[in-house]
Amino acid sequence: MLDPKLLRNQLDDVAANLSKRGFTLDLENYQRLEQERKIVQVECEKLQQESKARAKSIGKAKASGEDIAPLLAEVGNLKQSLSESESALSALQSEMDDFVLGIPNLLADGVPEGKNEDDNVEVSLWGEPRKFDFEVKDHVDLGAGVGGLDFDSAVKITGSRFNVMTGGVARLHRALGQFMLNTHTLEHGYNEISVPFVVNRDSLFGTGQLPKFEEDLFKLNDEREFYLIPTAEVPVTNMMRDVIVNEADLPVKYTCLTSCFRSEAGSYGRDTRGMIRQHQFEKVELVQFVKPQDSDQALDTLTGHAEAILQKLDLPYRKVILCGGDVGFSSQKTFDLEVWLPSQDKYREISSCSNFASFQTRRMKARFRNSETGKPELLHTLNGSGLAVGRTLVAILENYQQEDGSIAIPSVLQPYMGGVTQLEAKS
RNA sequence: GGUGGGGUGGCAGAGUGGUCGAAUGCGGCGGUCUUGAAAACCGUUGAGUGUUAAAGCUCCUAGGGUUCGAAUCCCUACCCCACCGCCA
Repeated sequence: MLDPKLLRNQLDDVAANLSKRGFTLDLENYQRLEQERKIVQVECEKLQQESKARAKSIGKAKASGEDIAPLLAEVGNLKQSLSESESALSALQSEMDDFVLGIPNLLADGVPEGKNEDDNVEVSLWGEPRKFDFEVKDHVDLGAGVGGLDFDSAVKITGSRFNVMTGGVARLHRALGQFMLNTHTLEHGYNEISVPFVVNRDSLFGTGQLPKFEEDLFKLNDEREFYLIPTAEVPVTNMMRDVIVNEADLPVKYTCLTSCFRSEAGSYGRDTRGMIRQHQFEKVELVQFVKPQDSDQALDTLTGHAEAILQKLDLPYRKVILCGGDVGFSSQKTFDLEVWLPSQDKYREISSCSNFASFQTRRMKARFRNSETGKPELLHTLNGSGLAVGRTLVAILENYQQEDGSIAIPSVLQPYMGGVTQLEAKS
């Protein structure tokens, strides 16, 4: 959530910034609420002060053996108006909360103008899409060809948008996750962490999925209101909820391999074939907690860590910066990495790296103690996929396919595959 | 699943319904002493909101309730600990 002070003091600037997202801030409504809130709050605090003072004097009178009956009589009306004032204030405050929680993060400088993903701007290009001298297949046919991808069984077991992997493909999938984790822990300085795949509402609130995006989530039928995680970002970032860390311990960097669960409500008909868009997929996540002045730089290095995986796998990709209209609700700036998919003849998202600044940490009270001032300050959070494992598997199958339908194994993965150099096509 | 005991400041741990944002100890910070350090002694030390600064207000797991007044009493939820049972 945004800093309430910013709304109070620089409302027009905020509105102008948000308009680049296509978000219209309801200034009138805000000003009405804020004005009313101030009046009611002042009055309410006055009444609280008054009633505390009365209660104390009653206590004193009683202690010294005086008759307290007249004092009690005086206090009668006060009690009534205090409780009225308190409920008026809390009603206003919750209205204000709803309003503020519905406002997306401010965009960082340098985020390009634009309405949707078509307006995202390419920043860089790496590698060169391979020229095939035979007809390319997509990952669905390739996976079936090596006998390792079985969507029919997944439909039988569960339904659409799930998958079953067996044999060499299952192993390749596992190898990818291991390879990514090892790279991030051993070469990029991340701390590996294993977390629950089920989270409570507070956690989803902290990272910004709730209250606004509930329909994207799988909710468990349990009175505790548990949800399946849509990304490791949720449990990992919430590690710091209600925590004040020492400045000397920063930055804190976690990497985490989890399954991710998304309802994909509203994406009917998109990417229905294959495993590009699934209800359940694996992802290696990178999460960083940094000091505010470090987060700009950290976004670049974090994105670089995700890029390193693509480079080691020798997969062509491009890096784009999302335009204002496409940046996620909680993010102030996002780079997407898009991998080349020969069957689609285009680049497809495989990683999304974002700087959330203090948007999440303000919600979850994740702070560090400034060693100079001794005061707690909000951390900045960043995260990025490093990478989406399922989509990486798709990219490997398609980019490493051979004419006979077999799949070459990238050399960095071979140690994880027991030295296997290719997945053979079944005849 | 059953029974009992708990959730208080960075930690430990007091707190007869009234002057408690909360004793005390440890830890942290500052100082005295010392060539330096330790020890000892003195002082200081929660978070948020608000303000030029203050005052004020909120917060003793969370949400309700009783009361002029709740950390303290009642209800509910969550979590933790112990023992018993069950499962592995």
